[in-house]
Amino acid sequence: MKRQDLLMRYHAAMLEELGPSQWWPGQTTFEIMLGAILTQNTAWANVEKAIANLRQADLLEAEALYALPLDRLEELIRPSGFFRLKAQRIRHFLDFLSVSCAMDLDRLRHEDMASLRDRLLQVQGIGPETADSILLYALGLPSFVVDAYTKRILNRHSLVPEDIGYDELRDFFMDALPADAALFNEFHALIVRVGKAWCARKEGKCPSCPLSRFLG
DNA sequence: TGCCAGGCCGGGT
DNA sequence: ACCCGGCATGGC
Repeated sequence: MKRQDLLMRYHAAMLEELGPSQWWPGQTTFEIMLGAILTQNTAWANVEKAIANLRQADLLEAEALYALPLDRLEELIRPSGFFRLKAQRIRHFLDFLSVSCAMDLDRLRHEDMASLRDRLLQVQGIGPETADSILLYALGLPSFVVDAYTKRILNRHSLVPEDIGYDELRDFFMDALPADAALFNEFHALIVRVGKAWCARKEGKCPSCPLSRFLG
């Protein structure tokens, strides 16, 4: 079977099982960008507490947050874990926004995606998954997001080797699928939902995974 | 209790 | 080019 057909079958099977996702949780471009950093190796419920603190302080806006002292930022995002690290990463990202678009985030949507991704990856604390989450979920650009669940699920279906790297796995999708931000958005969201529900353990198999049922 | 969470960095081989 | 410890809180 062609890889595109196989992947579209996966997408259809997950959509049938779970329904559409309406990702990412977050109302504004900037809130989604912050969430992408705050959720690094962290449960989303903890991220929500941090974002609630920022919202209460009326700091979910780039210029306002940039004016906040680092120690205040640390305290507000403490519930999200790794809070000293993440406060620094947010500052570095705000430096980037200040230089690259003067906090006018919508300007980023019109840049060349590949070069914007390269520049995001140069920011300390922004790795490939965070960069792709910002591009896709905050800016609506067609950059496929892969994560630990993506690798785990595809590996358990013997579609990719266990030691596949991030960019290889991203290319596995992007070389086969049309560059469609809505498709990429829903596809990654469904993978995370399937992963949480049926493939949560790092070791072992997940025989009750609905993909097995749909795909035989 | 231990394991896990929508990673990334820096230092050591 | 890999490998690994560190980073921290909260839920189950």
